[in-house]
Amino acid sequence: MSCDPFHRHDHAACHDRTLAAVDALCAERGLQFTPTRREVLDLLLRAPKALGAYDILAQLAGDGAKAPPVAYRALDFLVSNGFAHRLEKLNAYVACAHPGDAHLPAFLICRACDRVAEADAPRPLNKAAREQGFTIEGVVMEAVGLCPACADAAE
Amino acid sequence: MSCDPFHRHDHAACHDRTLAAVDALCAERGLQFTPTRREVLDLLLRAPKALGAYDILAQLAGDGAKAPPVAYRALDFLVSNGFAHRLEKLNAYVACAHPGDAHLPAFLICRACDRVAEADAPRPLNKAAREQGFTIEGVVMEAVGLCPACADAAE
DNA sequence: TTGCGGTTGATATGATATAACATTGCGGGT
DNA sequence: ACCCGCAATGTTATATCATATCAACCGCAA
Repeated sequence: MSCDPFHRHDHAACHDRTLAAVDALCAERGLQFTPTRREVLDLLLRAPKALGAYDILAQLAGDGAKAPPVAYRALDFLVSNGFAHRLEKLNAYVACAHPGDAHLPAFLICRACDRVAEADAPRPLNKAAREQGFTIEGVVMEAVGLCPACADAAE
Repeated sequence: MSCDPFHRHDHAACHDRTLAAVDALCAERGLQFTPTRREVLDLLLRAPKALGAYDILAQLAGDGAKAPPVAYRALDFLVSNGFAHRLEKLNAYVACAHPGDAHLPAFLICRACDRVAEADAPRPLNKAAREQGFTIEGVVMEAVGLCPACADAAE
């Protein structure tokens, strides 16, 4: 079901399934899944790793050079609707592995191959926040390390 | 013991205690706690919120204008020795609340007043990482929300 | 003295992100 | 058909964050 970039799998299927899911969600919610937005999500899904806004911009250039806001606006749309996530540690973006599912995203980032896996995680800060009277609205959880393949290669 | 920026406390004591602790740790470890490095930590400790590298640079300017690498080098020293932390979500830095203690830092960031508290957190990604064969080397955990005072004010 | 490692100073540039404003295209009301 | 409003897009300029590079300095030990 879920896409695990650290292991071999039929990624074309993940790509197609996710795009179809986002198509359906946008139709359902009355969101405009415009060509630029679709193309950006497509690029994120095809890339083996997280893409920076300017990487995306460069790949959109087939249609002629675009200015930075083009990429940032499409990314804002995708992120704010839960179709993509921003990685704060990398200043980069990945397609969401479970669009439509409510989830608290967490990420495993391989520092060697730059691949990123989206993981399920508990809500570890709830206790600390409660003790301090802090109201949590959003959480960033990103682990950096080595994926299985790169750890093997490093031995 | 610990410094809680969301509540009234004698922060001058936190400031002095932390600087003294870092002095001692540097002596013990043979690290050069030079005037610039000390001044940057001092600024971080005095500030009510996280400071960007250029904020620090501007405040160092008493000694005459400095170039960006001056701030980044001092911050690298402080962060890599555990005397300060970088907040990925803000591209900014805070003094460590427990220098010398081994700890996995997590942060509560108030989006209204920009104050930041350092919290203790469990290691929520260990299970997910183990399942994927991923080796964790470092973790970013940052929660954004409202501190008690700002939540009260917002009602 | 000489050389070495670590720190600092300074210039330039690279990388990421947003402000501000003009323009287009589309649906609804008249 | 016309106008209007709204969302999306295009474009220029600029703000913000970060690093590469090389020169100068300083304490220290061979």
